[in-house]
Amino acid sequence: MKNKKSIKIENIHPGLSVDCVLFGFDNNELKILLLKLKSIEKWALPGGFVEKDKDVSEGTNSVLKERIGLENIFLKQFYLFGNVSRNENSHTKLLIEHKIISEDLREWFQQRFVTVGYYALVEYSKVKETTVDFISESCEWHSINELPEMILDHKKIILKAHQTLKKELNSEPIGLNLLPKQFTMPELQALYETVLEKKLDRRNFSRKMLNYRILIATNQRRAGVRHKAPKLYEFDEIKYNQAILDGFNSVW
Amino acid sequence: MKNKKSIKIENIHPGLSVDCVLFGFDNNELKILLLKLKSIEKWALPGGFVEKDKDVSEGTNSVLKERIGLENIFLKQFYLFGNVSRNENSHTKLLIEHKIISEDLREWFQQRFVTVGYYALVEYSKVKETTVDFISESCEWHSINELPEMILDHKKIILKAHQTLKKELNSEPIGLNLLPKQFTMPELQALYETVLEKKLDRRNFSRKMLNYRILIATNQRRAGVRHKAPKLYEFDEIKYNQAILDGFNSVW
DNA sequence: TTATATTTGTGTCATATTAACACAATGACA
DNA sequence: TGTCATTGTGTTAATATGACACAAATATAA
Repeated sequence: MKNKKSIKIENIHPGLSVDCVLFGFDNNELKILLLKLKSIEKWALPGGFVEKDKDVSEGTNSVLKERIGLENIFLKQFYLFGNVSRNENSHTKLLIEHKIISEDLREWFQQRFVTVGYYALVEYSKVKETTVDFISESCEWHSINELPEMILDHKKIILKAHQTLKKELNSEPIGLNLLPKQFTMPELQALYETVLEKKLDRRNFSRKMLNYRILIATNQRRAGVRHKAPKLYEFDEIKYNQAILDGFNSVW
Repeated sequence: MKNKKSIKIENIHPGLSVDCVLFGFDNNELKILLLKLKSIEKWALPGGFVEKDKDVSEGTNSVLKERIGLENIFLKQFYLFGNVSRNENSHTKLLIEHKIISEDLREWFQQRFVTVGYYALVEYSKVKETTVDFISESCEWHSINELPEMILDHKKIILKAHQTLKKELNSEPIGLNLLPKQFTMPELQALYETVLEKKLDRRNFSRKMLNYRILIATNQRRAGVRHKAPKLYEFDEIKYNQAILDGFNSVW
């Protein structure tokens, strides 16, 4: 476990937090990294505060580095959650009762917060171990389809992140960042189907994907399956990024 | 001129502002409402602060209502500008020197701010008069192609708003909110060309638009032009909104 | 009154894309 | 050697797109 940093209130931007929806793709499911809180039977998104002399995006990068030990993760801001109603102090009260945070921080924790939502994409298998923060007792992946009870508006934040992912599937390098270096066409399709929450025709999907010219077919196959071994592909990163700039399928 | 409200610091969310890129469409140009500051030869986006007990979006609505006297304007949050480098106090210093804000507010104004960018769409002709805020001396429309010198990162904010508009042309009711109730096909095309910053083929544009089935052809024509009078159309709002939900041209 | 200049409305055609299908090939395992 | 699930590839009809051409309308000039 890492050293716990104590919060130095005077260096923190007031009333502002960041929350990070970290997506991984495993077992044909979208998974999200969540923290189990110490004082209550609820889970939370990994999040944190922003130092006064740091960019907001840096704050989010720090959160990711602390939780999963990885840097240079794909990260994108998607929304500022700024409704008054999202603030609710029952959790803070419990934290103080359980002496997880000290009484003199009560006022600071109970101020009204707005939070910046970021989504992050990581190759699931690269996350070897996770670490908790000072108010949490465990940190685990959860399927987006089976989310546990969550604090505040965190479920809403996840929903919005998923909607954003859907919208940006053709304008951000989502496949590139969620899949391992090599993958099969069915795996790529499964990712698309999971993000889009709908079934796609296998044959049309393959043709369309190949027509984008962003895939490199290796001459290897995924062995060990009890049926025809599928080809392994890699992304052509240069062409992928160019396609994103040009718009995969620009309407106009 | 409206009554100037004085800022009550204790009721304001600290370190948080909103800035609003209000788009209008006039003379085949995208125009943006800007404020000329009192103390320096620079312009600024209409903006403001968020009261502690108000949603962030309410803060932005208030800004719009105060500047143009209109409510229920289409409004969409598009980005939180949270870099440290965007903060710069030379302007605050001038405001204090010119006694536009009082010395005791110096510290509050010089704290590090993050700002939430909203874009708003309004039918240009509905804006009859504009009003300034307490640090500004005039409030005028400017073509997005001929922006004056602006404070802080406001030019960057406008650029990002325009990029967002481009992206969302097929997923937000942009035509509906920028054009008057009745408009001609060439006017609609001009709007698209302005937002997209590229020329479109007149005949293909018309066909494609009509195929969306979101237009109602009236049996009137725009008279007084020195050539063939173009048909007037209206949007079918129900179908327009449905098309947005379904995705005009969903790729997958 | 007629001609002119300009812009609108509509159509064509070749090509590309999409949706909905069918069937042969592969490879672990029984 | 046969079975079974899955992969790889192909066909076809319908639809959409991009690049064009030409006739109709209308204020203004001649």
